[in-house]
Amino acid sequence: MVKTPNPPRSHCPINFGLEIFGDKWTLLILRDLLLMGKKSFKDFQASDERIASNILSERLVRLEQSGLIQQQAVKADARQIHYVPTVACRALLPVLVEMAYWGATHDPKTGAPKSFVRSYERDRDRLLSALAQGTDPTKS
Amino acid sequence: MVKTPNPPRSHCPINFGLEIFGDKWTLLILRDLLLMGKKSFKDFQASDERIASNILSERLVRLEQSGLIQQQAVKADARQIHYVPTVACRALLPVLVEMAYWGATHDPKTGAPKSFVRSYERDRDRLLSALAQGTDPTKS
DNA sequence: TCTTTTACTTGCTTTTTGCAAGTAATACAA
DNA sequence: TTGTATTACTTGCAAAAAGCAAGTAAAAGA
Repeated sequence: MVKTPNPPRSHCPINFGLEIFGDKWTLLILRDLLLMGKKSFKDFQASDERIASNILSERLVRLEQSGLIQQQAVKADARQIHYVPTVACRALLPVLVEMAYWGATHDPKTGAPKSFVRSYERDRDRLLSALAQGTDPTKS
Repeated sequence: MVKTPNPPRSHCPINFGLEIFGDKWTLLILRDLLLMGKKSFKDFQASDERIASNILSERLVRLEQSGLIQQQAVKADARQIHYVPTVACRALLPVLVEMAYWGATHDPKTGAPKSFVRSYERDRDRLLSALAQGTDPTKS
């Protein structure tokens, strides 16, 4: 039911990314997956931006086809599926962090914590590895 | 003719960016503007991805409304308009560079030069400042 | 057994995209 | 000065994608 991908419009490396996540929703799913620790359909649906279930469903299929996520059965509950990021997906963390920093410093009404901006400006590398580990870099 | 912006879906800093450039075309225009030295409507239209003129036109209006670009009359030719990036726009350079690095390292058919990847891996900061200056960082 | 929960799907309307063609103003060449 | 290009768009229409509300199947829990 999900369209087969068109041939890429170009071989530009920026375009390569845009063909996968160049829309208003996909990067929000990746944000939830990589930064917010979300795993299930229901988790993603519960974000502030209120993604529709049909769109979420379609994006999860595409992300899997693109090799950015994988399904994982949940032993304790056969109804649930967990979506886990691949290595290629985790490599997108710097993109998300740069976008978040730009938004945090350019949106006058941003909801981003000051600690994030401070942490980025103090030591970007440390922030990145902390986020990659899933630890909260604003602590310690 | 260009829609008034909806209220933002959230105050997430990543979402803030997506509301401006969360589509398949806007970041390509910014790439051309910030990285390829393009300035005019015709320049943008000539990219490999072949953006339609109505979409390009609409995106330029939006980018101006979002404060990312400004129009500049061309003295020598009254037909032409040059589009120049604002400071907020130039602050998106790291986002573009991270996307380009990800694409260059994850697309098996990437057209990105190896020198870009090497330059990024050797010294990301230097690459960023070289690109901000408009100098070619693969030289010297 | 009945009610919830989870992960979707379906149908329909609205919005956005994509394509082809057309246009107005200026520049340029004969 | 007249005709041809060039530049930056606009218009119209078809196709694709997004958004919304409702429905469903399988498993869980009471």
